Amino acid sequence: MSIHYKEKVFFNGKDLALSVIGGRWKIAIIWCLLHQSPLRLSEMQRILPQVNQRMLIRQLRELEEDKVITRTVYPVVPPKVEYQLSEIGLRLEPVVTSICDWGDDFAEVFGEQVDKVPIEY
Amino acid sequence: MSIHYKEKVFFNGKDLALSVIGGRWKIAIIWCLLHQSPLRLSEMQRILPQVNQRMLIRQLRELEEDKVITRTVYPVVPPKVEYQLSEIGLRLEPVVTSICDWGDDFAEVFGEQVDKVPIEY
DNA sequence: CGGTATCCTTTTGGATACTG
DNA sequence: CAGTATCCAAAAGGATACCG
Repeated sequence: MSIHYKEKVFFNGKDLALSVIGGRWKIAIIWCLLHQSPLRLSEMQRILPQVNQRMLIRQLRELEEDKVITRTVYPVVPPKVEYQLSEIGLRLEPVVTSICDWGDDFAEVFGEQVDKVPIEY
Repeated sequence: MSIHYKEKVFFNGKDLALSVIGGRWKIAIIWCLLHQSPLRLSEMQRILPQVNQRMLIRQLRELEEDKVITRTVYPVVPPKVEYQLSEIGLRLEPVVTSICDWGDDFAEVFGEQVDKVPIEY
């Protein structure tokens, strides 16, 4: 079995999935859009201050290219662009949730937590 | 709420999780060890031929450092080293499974599959 | 507001040689 | 067998300035 996608060959779904969502900030972007949608670029920048604008835009473009998100441009001044998850993008919810859950587990075991307050999302 | 781990600060479990398992080949390594354990380096190289030895060892070392896997050295000649998932590492099963599932979904929607044979793991 | 362009650093990858 | 060392190329990531 081999899957052909964008001139590349993958031998299983996992490898294909990682090539699509494996980018440095993609899970963070998808997490954002699962919690609030649609989102404008500037709003996303406020939610993800650790990502610089150029990288954020690059990763958004790649996700759009792979049809995980949609990008809607409104022809107004000043410009307005909205990002949303596509149907296949929405199906990433279990991936993001399981990563969050595991991270919380990991933090409980190994992290030194400073403030003993429940995690907010 | 902030989590301190290895001199770094994370604001939620997801970011911490991504810093631990976000490496280029880490999910692939964990997937291997979920399906067969323990594994020796040479066996893993056979299962993951797309990863070169230097990168494989690097990522294994990082996972060991983060206590996601264990590395057991047997004092024999020739050397024998076995890798296994730790307790917290085993808990990554839902993450890996959800990624595989999503990848299969994605492939079904967008991939051009050449051989119509069920995916084997 | 939502981008590009430019320049720079870090990470990843590949080949090859060597070691206990 | 399970690595380490070295060198080098390519890709990903990042800071900053500028633009319609």
